[in-house]
Amino acid sequence: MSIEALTEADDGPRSKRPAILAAAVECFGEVGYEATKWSEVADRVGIGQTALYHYFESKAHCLLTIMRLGLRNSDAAFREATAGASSSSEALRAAVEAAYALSPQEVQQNRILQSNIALLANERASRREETERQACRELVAQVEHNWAELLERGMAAGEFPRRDPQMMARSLLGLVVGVWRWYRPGGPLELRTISDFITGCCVRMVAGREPDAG
Amino acid sequence: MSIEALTEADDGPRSKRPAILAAAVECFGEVGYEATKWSEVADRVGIGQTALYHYFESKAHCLLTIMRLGLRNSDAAFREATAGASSSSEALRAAVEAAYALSPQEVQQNRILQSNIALLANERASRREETERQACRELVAQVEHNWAELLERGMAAGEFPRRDPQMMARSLLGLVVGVWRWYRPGGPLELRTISDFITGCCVRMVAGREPDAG
DNA sequence: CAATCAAACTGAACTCAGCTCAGTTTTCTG
DNA sequence: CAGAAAACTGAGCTGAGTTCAGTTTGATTG
Repeated sequence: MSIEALTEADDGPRSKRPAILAAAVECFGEVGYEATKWSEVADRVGIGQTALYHYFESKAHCLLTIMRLGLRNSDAAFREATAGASSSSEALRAAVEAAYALSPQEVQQNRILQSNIALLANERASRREETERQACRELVAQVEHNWAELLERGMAAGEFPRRDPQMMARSLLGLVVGVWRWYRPGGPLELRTISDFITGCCVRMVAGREPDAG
Repeated sequence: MSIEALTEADDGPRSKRPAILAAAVECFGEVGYEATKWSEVADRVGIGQTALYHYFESKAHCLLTIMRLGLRNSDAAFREATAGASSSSEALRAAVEAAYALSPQEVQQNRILQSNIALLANERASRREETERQACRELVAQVEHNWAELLERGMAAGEFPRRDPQMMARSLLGLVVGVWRWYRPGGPLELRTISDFITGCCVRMVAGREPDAG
């Protein structure tokens, strides 16, 4: 499963692309993108530094690819999780739980995505990097749209009070992905515990009525 | 006010330290830390590149200083805002509102803090950088503690249902600071609108009861 | 008003991670 | 086996970040 999350259709059988991505996820996740030496990634895969450039135009291109694949997986996981839900509340719970049903490697991938999300703001100089960046931006918009649509349905059905769906979607996402800033696999808290806690927070945020002030 | 947020006691009258910090906040905020050329900061201040090293040991040292001052301001703002609150609900609202009562420059500073928070995870090689990093970590812990303490008081007073205060504090913070990932000054949404929206989310999250499932 | 000293600053040169280039080896295909 | 494409390599280039060995500025003091 650890390789699947980093594989694409156009990777041939001899391709070391998934292995490079896996090594890069390890490095970027452990010490951060900037602090990672590109040559360290090459060493872990067992190839020369220059061989990396057969697969990626640059270190940044590799990072953007990791981010895109992470977003692709998040998008797919959301759809799969919410497909069979009979109500919007149920779909909401399923969506949040799906966001935390990840392998340690996928957790790293999400942390990397979260840590380097600012990279998507500004245009890239090279074409392939810019292509990946655009793909990431579209996927971010898609993921936001998925959540907003879920909320809109729930509001239309009267399950959730009417509130701005886009802002609510962004807030939910902020809450859900914010966990990757502090969660570490093997830490004191189980991912399952966090998942349950955040699910509760999301449900109250979305479905809850304002309690009386004071 | 734009300079105050970046000034410290030990800056002499001739010191260009605050000016360098202000220029760095602009650059790091606009194009990101990594994409910013250190020499560009020197140009904006109107000094040679090497003069920067009279004030900062490195580009990273400058970034860590910006982050520390941002955290210091957040901590101070929280205390000031919640000092006069007569109830925990009121304190909660005041704390969230204070988190968004910022000048455009301080918004940038918070975005930078948020974007580069991962930098605080790993040890730094040089002493001065490591000192700043430790200070940042302590301030992060302090800010988390501020929120957790507010929640504990509210739970003890029966204003909020009992839930893990630390996890709740982290969730609130994730929700509040997550806004800096997408908010841009001069964008379609007013900061005031966002502040009100997030305040409502926080109150429901903390004070709300679980609604019936389905 | 020099003499002094620290703070502020500079141009030239160094470092090293990211990257290019020109060419070699390996594997697949007809 | 011939040819092509994919996979790879060592040597060297590049430029942002940094160091070094001084010079200038300006406040202070006898």
